[in-house]
Amino acid sequence: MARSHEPTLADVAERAGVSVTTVSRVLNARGYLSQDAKDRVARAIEDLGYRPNQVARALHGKKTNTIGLIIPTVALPFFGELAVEVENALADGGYRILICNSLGRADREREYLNLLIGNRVDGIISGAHNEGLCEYESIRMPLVTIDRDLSPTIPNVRCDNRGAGRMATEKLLEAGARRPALLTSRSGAHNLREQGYRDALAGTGAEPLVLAVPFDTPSPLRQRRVEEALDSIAGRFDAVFATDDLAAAEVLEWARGRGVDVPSRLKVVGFDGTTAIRRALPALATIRQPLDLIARKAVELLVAQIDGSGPSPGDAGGVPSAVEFPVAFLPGRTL
Amino acid sequence: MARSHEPTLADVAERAGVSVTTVSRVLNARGYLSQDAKDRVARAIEDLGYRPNQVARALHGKKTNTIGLIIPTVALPFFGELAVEVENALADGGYRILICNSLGRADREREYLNLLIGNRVDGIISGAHNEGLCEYESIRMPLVTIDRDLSPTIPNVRCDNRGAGRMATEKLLEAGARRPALLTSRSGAHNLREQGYRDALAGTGAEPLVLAVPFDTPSPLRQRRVEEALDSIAGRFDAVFATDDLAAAEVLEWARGRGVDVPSRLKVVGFDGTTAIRRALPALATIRQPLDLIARKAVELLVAQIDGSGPSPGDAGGVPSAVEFPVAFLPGRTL
DNA sequence: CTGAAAGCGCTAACAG
DNA sequence: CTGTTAGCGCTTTCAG
Repeated sequence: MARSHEPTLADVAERAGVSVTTVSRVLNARGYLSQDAKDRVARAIEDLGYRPNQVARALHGKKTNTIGLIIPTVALPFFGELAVEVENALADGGYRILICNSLGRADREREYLNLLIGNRVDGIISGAHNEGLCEYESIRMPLVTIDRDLSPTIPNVRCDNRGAGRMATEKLLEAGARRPALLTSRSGAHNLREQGYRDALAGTGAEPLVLAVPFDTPSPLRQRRVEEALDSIAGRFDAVFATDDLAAAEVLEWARGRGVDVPSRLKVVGFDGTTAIRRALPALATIRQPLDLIARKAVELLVAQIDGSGPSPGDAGGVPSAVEFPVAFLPGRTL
Repeated sequence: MARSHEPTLADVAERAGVSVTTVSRVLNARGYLSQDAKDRVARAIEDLGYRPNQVARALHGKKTNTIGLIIPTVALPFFGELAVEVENALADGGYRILICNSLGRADREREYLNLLIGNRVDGIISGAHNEGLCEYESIRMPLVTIDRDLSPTIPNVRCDNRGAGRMATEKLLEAGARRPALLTSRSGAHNLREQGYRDALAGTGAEPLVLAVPFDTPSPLRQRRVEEALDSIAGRFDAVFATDDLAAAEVLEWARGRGVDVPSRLKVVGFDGTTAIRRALPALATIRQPLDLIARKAVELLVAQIDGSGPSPGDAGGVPSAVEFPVAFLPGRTL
């Protein structure tokens, strides 16, 4: 392939007739330099089209200016938009991002964790969903999670899931629904949106109807699963709060297939409110997560850890373990 | 932060009572090792929780096993899914991916290009859309583009855009449309989907109606632009071929607002057929790009360049400069 | 103001 | 079979 080497510091030094030290100095604007030296080095860099080797720089400096982001998959608009927001927030601090799609598989997440550590990233933001990855316990590295409780000592940033679940359910009730069902990914005590749904139902006399279809069910299967779930409670609900917008879309498709009119006979509210799904389905009423704020805060907490100006994981005290942001209701024609 | 260093090769060597060479050897399974040595090293690695420093490894080996992917933004499902497909294809070869969102801005793309080169990635796959970035000319590095003609010497992988444009338009005609309009991002000779549209119209007596709204128009504005465009040709069209699904969704929203029934009075066909949008809008008829094949082929061509078993950019001959894959029509209720 | 030299952690000759 | 010894490209004392 006869590719000539990229030029190195030494090449620049030689061409400029100075030492590598001097070149390094002008590159990093450190110490006093004669104008003459600066000029000659600048010219040599220009002539050679020199670009510092960040790999070498990182090896020495013990800082890669890279952080890892672990999420299920950027193929889902929610995580795609989250990734872009994180990237933007990071850019201000001079960091870049290594995006890792765990695809909801624990082995893949573990693999990526090792990759990130091996590559000596300066910190990790984890928004993946695999339970019980003990690896995180032993990670001695700046770490922040998004919408995921790993451990009380690891800062977590998220929207006010419980309040949001309550809000979504209340919107359905206000619109006239009497028996709203919940369609979520996994039911349980850890599911705060479900808690909010139950909160809102308490005192209305309505019985909670919780349907669970894993969010990473392969696509052709998912629609069927959702339809089975809805059919199984047929006649016992007149509204659905789906904990993500794509699931809400599946509910709409079910209704169309069954000839159930929305919103007169069925009201639907989704969750996330991503720009992409909003464009695809502007009719869908939903709860919007403030992704920009969440990303910005997660980055802020992470950078504080990296700079040592914030608590590291394992540290008690200091930053509260969870930061929550309020959500916004986006009206639509589905309720 | 009082974090003691991550353990190094030397630490492992000391603990195992062997030399660093030996440790390096067992790590890379190179040369002959006594079983005893292997065992002791393995134990030491285990005890210390040692993870090889990939940065150092890359510095020496002149290979980072990382490739850069430049795209507009993973916030759009099409590029999000493309990124995941590329990542999967790459994983088989032991490569990882650095995803760069250019956000459609030339400055950002240039910046990322420098970043990738500075980080000494082994190659670049570019699927961004900025015109006239002269930087690419001077890049002496394995490079493949996706759906983008940079130069005849740089391999390009894409779907059969022209055939696909023709197919989409023909589907509209077959469904009974007489005057299909085209809604695209940028009109011009380079727009092969537009060519296909014109091909299909030739001989039908229908006059081409081409509407252009840039795909990266900020979201709230876009819907308005699309509506203005459609209003401007009101009464002169009875179908729309939109060159991406999100644009098609905007057409549907326009129709709903104007009280135009789909598909009886207006037929619509989109483009891309991503899983996410398919889930959100299963009713939309569209043309599906074989993202998996495209990604796999792009990676194959890139890896061939990296391994030196394929032509480098600038090389004439060898691999044809463009590889095209056929698309598939996905039926829906919008036509 | 500038340069020589010692590493950062790892790999690869080149001897034993 | 194993250890010694150079570097990879860059930053950073420490002396001029």
